[in-house]
Amino acid sequence: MDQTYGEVNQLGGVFVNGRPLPNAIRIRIVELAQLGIRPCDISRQLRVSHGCVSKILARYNETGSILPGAIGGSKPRVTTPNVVKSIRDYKQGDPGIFAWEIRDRLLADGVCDKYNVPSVSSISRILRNKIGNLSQPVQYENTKPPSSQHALSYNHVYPYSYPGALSPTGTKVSSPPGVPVTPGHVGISRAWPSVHTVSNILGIRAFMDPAAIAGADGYPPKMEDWPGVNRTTFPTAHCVNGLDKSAIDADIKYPQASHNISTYVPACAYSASNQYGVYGGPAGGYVTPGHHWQSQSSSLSHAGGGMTAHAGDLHPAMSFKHPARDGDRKPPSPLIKQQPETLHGVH
DNA sequence: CCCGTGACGGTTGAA
DNA sequence: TATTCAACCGTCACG
Repeated sequence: MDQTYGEVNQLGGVFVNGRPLPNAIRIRIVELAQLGIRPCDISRQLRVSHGCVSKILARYNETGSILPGAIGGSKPRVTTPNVVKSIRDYKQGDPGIFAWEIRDRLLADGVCDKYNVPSVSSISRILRNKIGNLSQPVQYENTKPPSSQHALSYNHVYPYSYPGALSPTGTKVSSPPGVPVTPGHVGISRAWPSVHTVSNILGIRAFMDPAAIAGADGYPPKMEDWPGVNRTTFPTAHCVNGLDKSAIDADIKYPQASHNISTYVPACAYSASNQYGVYGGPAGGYVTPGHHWQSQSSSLSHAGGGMTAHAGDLHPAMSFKHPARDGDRKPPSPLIKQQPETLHGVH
């Protein structure tokens, strides 16, 4: 747990158990698929298990989003302020009331329906934690202002106060060109606040180079946090390749972890604090420190480094596949060779 | 050989 | 503060 080292899958790809693949790879998977490359080839090329490729593509086809689902957390709260208030009222009206009785009353009074009525244990907890001994004025709203919000945000695009910090260079975020950040939209704010293009993104991290991916990508701390991206269903239709390039890269820039990573990722030096060094596991000695993952502020500027590769890297891989999605069928090898030596040691 | 699927071991975060 | 629990993850193996 501590140092979440990446692990290496059967294909030689690096992954972190329990964590989503980097956004860039997800995008890449979709993009390749849209170029007509078959899942099995994508799998080999990106070194991501076919099961994963299959899943991501399936999700994409279904939802239009490449993003992973919201990890962690709980289901939407049933103990809304209103419910708590009712419970409090019941309790005040009859201090000796049992939790199950409260539950029944909540249902009877229509405060809740059978689907969202709190469990008896929840009610007990509420009585204990939020209402305490009635003598206290307990004002739910006051006591936990934040939680009520969170409740909403569960499915919501994590209200992310745009970390202006992350886009120091003024790399938009704050005002995506024409991309309204659909503020209050639940679930899906389909805005990808960024001007960067996918190719950009993709280009950034040499995909062919796991090491790059590893270090470079750093792990966006939590995809769920990617502001605009989150669960976004991005309009597959309107963009090139179905990817709304304009925004995608939002992700790579959000890692709060970024600052950790940005310095680069000392693979081992990783401390729990930056949960996501991950992709720079020891596995192959990747994590080329040099990859200060783009904290776009700097990286963009000297994009020359590797970022600029505008889609450049893509080509090698796809170029030969793309043209003839049929004919190209087999060259498993060519793809493979592209592997950077760096990986060799791995296995 | 390809690919969908489910078990598995893992992480996350609200309660 | 620590624990619980249900959500999701990607890999792997099977069919």
